[in-house]
Amino acid sequence: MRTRANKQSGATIKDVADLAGVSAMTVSRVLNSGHRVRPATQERVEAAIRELNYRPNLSARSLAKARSLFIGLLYNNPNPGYVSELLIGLMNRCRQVGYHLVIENFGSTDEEWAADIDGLLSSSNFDGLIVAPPVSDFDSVISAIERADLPCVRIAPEQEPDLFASVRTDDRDAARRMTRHLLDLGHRRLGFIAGDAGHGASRQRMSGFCAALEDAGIELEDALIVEGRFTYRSGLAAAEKLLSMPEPPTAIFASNDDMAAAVVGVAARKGIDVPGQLSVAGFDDTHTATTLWPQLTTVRQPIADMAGAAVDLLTAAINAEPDQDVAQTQRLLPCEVIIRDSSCPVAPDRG
Amino acid sequence: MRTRANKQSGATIKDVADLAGVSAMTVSRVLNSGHRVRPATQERVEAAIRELNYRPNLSARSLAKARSLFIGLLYNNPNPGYVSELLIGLMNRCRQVGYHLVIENFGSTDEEWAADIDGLLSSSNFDGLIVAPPVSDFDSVISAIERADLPCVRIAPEQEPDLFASVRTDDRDAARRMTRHLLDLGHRRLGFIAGDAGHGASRQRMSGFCAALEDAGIELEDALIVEGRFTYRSGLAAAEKLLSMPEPPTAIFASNDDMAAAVVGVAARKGIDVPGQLSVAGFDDTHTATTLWPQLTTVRQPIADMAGAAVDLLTAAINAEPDQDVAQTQRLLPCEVIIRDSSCPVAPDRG
DNA sequence: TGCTTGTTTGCACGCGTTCTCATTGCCGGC
DNA sequence: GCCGGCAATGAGAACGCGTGCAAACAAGCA
Repeated sequence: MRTRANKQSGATIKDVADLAGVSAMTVSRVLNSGHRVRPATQERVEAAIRELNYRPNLSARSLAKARSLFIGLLYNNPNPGYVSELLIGLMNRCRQVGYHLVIENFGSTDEEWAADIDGLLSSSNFDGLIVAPPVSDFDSVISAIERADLPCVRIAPEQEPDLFASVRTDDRDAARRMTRHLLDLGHRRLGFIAGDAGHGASRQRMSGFCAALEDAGIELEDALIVEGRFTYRSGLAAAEKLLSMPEPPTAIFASNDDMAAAVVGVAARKGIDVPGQLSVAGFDDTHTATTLWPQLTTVRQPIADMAGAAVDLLTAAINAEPDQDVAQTQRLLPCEVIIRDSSCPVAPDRG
Repeated sequence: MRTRANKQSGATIKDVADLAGVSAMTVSRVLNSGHRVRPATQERVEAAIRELNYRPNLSARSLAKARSLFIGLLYNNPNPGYVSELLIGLMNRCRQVGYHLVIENFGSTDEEWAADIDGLLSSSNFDGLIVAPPVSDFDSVISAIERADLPCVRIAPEQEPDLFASVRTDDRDAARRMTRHLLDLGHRRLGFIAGDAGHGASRQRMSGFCAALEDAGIELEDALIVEGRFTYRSGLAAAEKLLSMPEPPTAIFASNDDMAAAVVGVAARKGIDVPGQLSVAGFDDTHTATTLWPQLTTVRQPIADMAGAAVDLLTAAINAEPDQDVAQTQRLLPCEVIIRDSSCPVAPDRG
């Protein structure tokens, strides 16, 4: 019985085998990295595959392999732009390597996840897991995965060396380069708006900022560093604080775009021209960065690359022998500093 | 051989059957809407399922059913916030009904899709397709799906009655209600920034705007309606045009949030206070709407509901007999008008 | 040539589920 | 008391692919 679902390319491995004059086994071998197959045979098989437009049935394959071919993505939604790009990057790479991505999202706190994570891991049959921030730092989740003995890759986790593999961007280096950009424009009083203290990336970005100042021989001034929480609202308060100082900074580097947008908003209220009187820099290159006037100088993370790397690491771990230690690879990817209209050389009268 | 993938919940249908003292067939019947099973038996089987924490193996199921259990999502990325929410809504509903979502994205024009769509449909084995805007209006894509004879649900397509089922929001009604909100605030000179003329929703929103004016007995003034293209940049030009009129509007309704953000930006440049001197309204309730000062009065689409409805319609079509006509259901969902800080009663000195 | 070694190929079976068809009870009507 | 019919259940065959093991084959060596 050919149903609608498979009538489109109804060829099975048997059909291919018949056409090529070999057994199904040989076709299977050709498909799965054709080792132990004579080149001539391989070519005949591949010709047959092309001719019949044969596509292996994924269900049958995963059934036979006792692998679900499913990868779970554990995340929650801190930022739609980030999530969207991450999802697409993951999906694309997954498809290339024959896996499927299943999304799981319980809540925004460690506790909310703790309640359901064990049930999830035992009931869904994932071959492995990718964990995106901030879930990648939830203890309950990580230890549950450890208990379940599932391969796992963490994206941008806080702690460095770990039981699991991880992919992260070099936020510290990027913040350092962005700060250097502002210094190169002649700015000397730089304000910094930190992100959520519990977020690993926050510390890295702040550390990069401080390092660049140190490189330039400028001493840190505590009042110029204010704490935010990555939200627009927290950015408003921080910007208000910085811009009402007796001697305000000539440039402000916010730890993400939302807070940078808040700086631009507050500046507009106060009649401070951006970038004429105040340069502003953000981080993340979200949609917001270009939906603002002036468009934001910011840092772009290689999200698609990270996604690809995460999938690669995970599939490697899935296919590795249990006693191998490839499962703990750490990968660090560089960011790109994007210069737009919100930063310019310091005004001469305020040098 | 129990591999890592299935050791977690190794119970098979056979184990359940043995424990319940029935055959696998009966268990299967209980699982798939237990018809023709005595209540007592059903209960015994369900108890066994619970006790063993049995989860049917999806691979085996889809193999036996000759269904891939995959739904393809055809889209491209006009707006990360929209996409992100749509994806999550689709995923969640898919998981509930036992399907999996596979994302496909080729490019932003009809032509780019035309090149690959046939190959995609014949090589991937989807049980059905969900097509998001703007792909849902690409002729090449729609006709390719028709040729492939695959069930399909379109999200927010332009043409009304159609071969395929569709889910759309009532943009016209929402725009009408938003316009009424502005009128209720006392505004009489309303500016409107239209969206991309090729985009179906654009016309609906404009039509709703006009209808509300008509309801209120206000005659349309052509100069107060300017064309945009849904981008921030096009919004800047449109706002510039409206706000440099000899007698500028006291309220501007933009066809999406990005263009509304542009209006706020231009107003700030010109020293026009929002909302004091100018009320602004957007559409979509994207992330931008709350990452702006003042936060935007806007229209929220029930994206998650649409996603759920799309999946429901599609699975209904997949499971329907070929000659049934459920495949053409149209569903219309209402939007919500969200009033924030960018709109307020008209200033008495300009009323 | 005969033996060994290594390479290439095929057969039969299993993966977990659903489906078709057959079987068992059971009831009521004759 | 017999039989047709229906509800509830089971036995066994697919579904398409991967794997263990054995067979066929080629090559190297004495």
